[in-house]
Amino acid sequence: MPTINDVARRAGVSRSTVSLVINHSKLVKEETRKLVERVIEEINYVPNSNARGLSARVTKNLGVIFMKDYLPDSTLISYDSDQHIGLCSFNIFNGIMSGLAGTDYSLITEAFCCGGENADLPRLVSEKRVDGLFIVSRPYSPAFLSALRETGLPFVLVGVDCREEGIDSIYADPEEGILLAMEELTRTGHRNICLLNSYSPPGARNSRLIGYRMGLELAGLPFRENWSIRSSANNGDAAYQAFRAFWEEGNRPDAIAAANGQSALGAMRYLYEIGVRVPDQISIIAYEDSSVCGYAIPALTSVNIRKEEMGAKAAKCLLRRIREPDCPAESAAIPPYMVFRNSVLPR
Amino acid sequence: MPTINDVARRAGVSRSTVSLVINHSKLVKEETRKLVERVIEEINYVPNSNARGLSARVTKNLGVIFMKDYLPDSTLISYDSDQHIGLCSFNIFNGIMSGLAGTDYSLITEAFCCGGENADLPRLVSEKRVDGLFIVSRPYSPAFLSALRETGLPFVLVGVDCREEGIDSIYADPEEGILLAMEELTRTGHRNICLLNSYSPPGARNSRLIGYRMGLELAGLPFRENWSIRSSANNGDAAYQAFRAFWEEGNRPDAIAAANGQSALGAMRYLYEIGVRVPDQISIIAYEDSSVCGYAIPALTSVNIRKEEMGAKAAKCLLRRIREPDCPAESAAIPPYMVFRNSVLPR
DNA sequence: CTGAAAGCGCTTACAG
DNA sequence: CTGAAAGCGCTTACAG
Repeated sequence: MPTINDVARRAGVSRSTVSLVINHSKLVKEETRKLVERVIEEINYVPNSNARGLSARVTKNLGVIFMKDYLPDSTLISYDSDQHIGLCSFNIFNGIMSGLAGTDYSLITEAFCCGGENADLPRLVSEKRVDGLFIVSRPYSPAFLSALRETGLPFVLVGVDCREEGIDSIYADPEEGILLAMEELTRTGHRNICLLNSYSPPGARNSRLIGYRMGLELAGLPFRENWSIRSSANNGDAAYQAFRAFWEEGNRPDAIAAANGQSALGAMRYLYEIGVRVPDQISIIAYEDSSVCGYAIPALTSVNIRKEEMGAKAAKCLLRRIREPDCPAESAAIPPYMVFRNSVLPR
Repeated sequence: MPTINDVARRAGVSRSTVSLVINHSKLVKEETRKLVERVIEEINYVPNSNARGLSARVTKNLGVIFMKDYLPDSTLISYDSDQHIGLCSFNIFNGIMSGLAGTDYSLITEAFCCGGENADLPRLVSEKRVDGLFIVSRPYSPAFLSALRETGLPFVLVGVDCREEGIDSIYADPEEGILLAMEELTRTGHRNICLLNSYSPPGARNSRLIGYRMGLELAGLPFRENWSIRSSANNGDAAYQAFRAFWEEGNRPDAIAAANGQSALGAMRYLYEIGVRVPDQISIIAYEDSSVCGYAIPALTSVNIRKEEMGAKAAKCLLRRIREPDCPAESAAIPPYMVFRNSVLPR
């Protein structure tokens, strides 16, 4: 494998000059640059990233931290439970990758769990393997966040419900998304809409509730406490149980705003069992638009929260933070949009 | 940030000794080792991975190469089409992560596309960022594979249909999986079973066909050419169209063996539209058991191909290859198993 | 605009 | 079992 010395020798310049060329410095004469680039091409030289990292303190690696609580035990995923969280992270991850395409950064991943007040740092940061970090989704503790800030390493929070003051964060706003669903449902003539909320960090859960209430208010519809249904876990079964209990109390909604596709499908399974047809007798809109929504029968009309765009935007954001360490923190909610499928019928 | 020098000074030993301790060498006296370890703990020393990599030619990074054709344009995923591929990779990826937990390896990812005869190598390898590589899923070209072998970098192939002679490969055998589905369907009294094949590399497609034929044969059932349905793309819509065409030709299967959950759902949507009930009138088993299977209504009985175990096993395999570069190549098919849900009814 | 020199933080023979 | 020395392949002031 050729080194910078080989290039220098062959091009008849010094190592320093080659280095400047590699790093796109303006200090090199056009002619020299071309010469060096030709030699690099010829002998197929690629800079050794370790050497580069050692002397320049730059790794050209960016880290993605998947918060561990969000990956079920031993990071394995079970299909019938909250797979969607891993999935959600994966969509964001894909977005980050695409946002980084064309740059010379690679992505290192680490599953990490910050245990309460203990302020351990991910290995990626203590070993200096990265120039910056994406923190994907909750849960991160305040202690973790401040320990991270102290290192001076640039980082950005990205995911559902991870808005944070004074820190770069790119996120989806559940309030806005649920409100969008409510507007669509009320616009299409629904008057008895329940919220099927999921088990998730209080922040997101509460945001959904706010969006729900706002949607009711805007349409002049009354808010009923028990029409905001809370399932006890983040999966289809829990949603099934919660919705069933709600239904058996005698409540008869004409529409459901669900916290995600999994919850929606839990409710749909119950409706299927008791012979209530979607969308003929009851409409459903799912927030988040996870992959199951398009495959449901009928396909679920959903509020898509653009997870890929979220990741891509986070990539741009981190890149900028690295370039301009002192630019003001960016806190951006990615606006959701409706995906019209077949689970809503105007009344 | 403390360096190895700080540790050496404080412990009153030489740098070399500290280095030996860090690398778990047996050459250090027990007493010295303890002393050094205490100091490391005290001053919170973490070896700089770049320095280590530079001198030892070891990065403690492993690469995951996602073959690019398998990630739809610009690596973004569209929900209604072949999301499942990215998903499948993600499940494997999760398995790899868990298989690496507890080791001191990190994982770097790169989306890569090997263009035909051109034998470019992923940046991760040319820049020497990794000690080994996971090649996740097809398609890789023979040229790519041989270029990779020439580098001497340890690597393992992992995924659906990536068995290869003389190369470490951990994979699922579609033949075995479809056969399992066929056995279950014939065992439960089905006599008219069609195969809903998906659009995928010929290898996998053909394997499924072989498993299908073998299943028929074992049950003494005739093989009918046109009962092996081939959809034109790897998504639910294509499966819908293909199954519909099959049905409209007048064919009336009592069961479907589907290449994956997406295909199964495509067929189910058509059946739903024409009022044929699953599983009352027709049974379905989906191969692969992707995340949609558990959420389908009725939930799909599926052949799970253990993607996570596949990833974990690949991790062990690569680790071993790095330890023992000359051990014989391992080629392991991960045995599938049935997940019983609600889409099969005995006849 | 270019080159000589020092240094980044480790590992690895080698000598003792 | 331990230490002194050289070296891994780059970058970065600094001098010219």
